Amino acid sequence: MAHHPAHHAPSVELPAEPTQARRFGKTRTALSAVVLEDYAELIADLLAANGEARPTDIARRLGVSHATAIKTIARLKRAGLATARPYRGVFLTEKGHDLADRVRVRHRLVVDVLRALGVPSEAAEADAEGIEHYVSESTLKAFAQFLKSRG
Amino acid sequence: MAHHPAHHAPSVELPAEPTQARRFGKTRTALSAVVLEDYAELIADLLAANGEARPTDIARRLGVSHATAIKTIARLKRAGLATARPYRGVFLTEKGHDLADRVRVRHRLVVDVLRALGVPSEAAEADAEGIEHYVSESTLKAFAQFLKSRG
DNA sequence: ATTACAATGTAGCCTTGGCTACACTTGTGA
DNA sequence: TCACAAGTGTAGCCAAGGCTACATTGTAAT
Ligand SMILES: [Mn+2]
Ligand SMILES: [Mn+2]
Ligand SMILES: [Mn+2]
Ligand SMILES: [Mn+2]
Repeated sequence: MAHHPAHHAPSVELPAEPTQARRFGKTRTALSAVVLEDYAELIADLLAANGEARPTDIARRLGVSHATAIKTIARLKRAGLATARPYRGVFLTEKGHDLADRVRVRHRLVVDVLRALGVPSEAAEADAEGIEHYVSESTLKAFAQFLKSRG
Repeated sequence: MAHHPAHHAPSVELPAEPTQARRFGKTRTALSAVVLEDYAELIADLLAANGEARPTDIARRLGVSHATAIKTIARLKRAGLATARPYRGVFLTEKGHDLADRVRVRHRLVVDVLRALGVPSEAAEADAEGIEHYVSESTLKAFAQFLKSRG
């Protein structure tokens, strides 16, 4: 098997392997953070709106079973993002609050940029829910700049 | 337990539950497609560049073990996106090619928009690798429009 | 023909994020 | 007081995507 058959010269450009692997790896890392970020953001919102964040409410809003929500809350605790005592609701640690704040900033900025680009608001909100988890500092900065510079 | 304590009136606005659940659900669906989309796009690129797509090459470019790549290739087959016979490389079905084409279009469009917004190219490429999986038709259209209207 | 090595495949393990089904708390209202 | 329903927790299942370790196959060179 060994080597590539040199059938024909590469006629299509690909990024160098290590570069491409790094990019994909970054995406995978982000992937595993998606759920934690959404939970943190939602819990912060519920706490702000209702003064409490109950597993059932979290589950309902996420559209998952309460069992799933509870398991993920356990993961948030393991990650040092939340605290929760049985039957007593969920709270965010400082770290959790920081994360929630950062996610909220990204969420708003992404929605605003999409809207500014002419995306209808429901689509903007829905897409932002995914996009928000992949926006680097560079992109964030560019987004803010773009919004400012264009009123 | 029953009802929410009416401690105080909700002072923060949240989207209606079903709406929010639908958005999150959409994101989860996209999530499970991320890997398939990246594989399809990469396999198409390898086929175009090298005339073949071998599990090892796929693995190297994704930054993943060959065992992982092989398992995912099996999933692509199950999903009707690829064909592969032992020791004979991976090929895309028509469905697989279609998917790869659509993903490539999104990828380019996202990169172009990020670049146009002033994001440095390496960050644009890296972020696009994630963002591309969450861009709806609406947003795609808006992106294309934006690029056209601004030269 | 043999051999050596790269590539491929397989097995078995882990974590995560889903689910359903069932059991236990808790707060309210009768 | 106490029953009952809502909320919460637990157990056990599944698929996916990751890994390492080991076995097999193909091919290119000798
Ligand atoms: Mn989100
Ligand atoms: Mn969000
Ligand atoms: Mn991608
Ligand atoms: Mn891509």
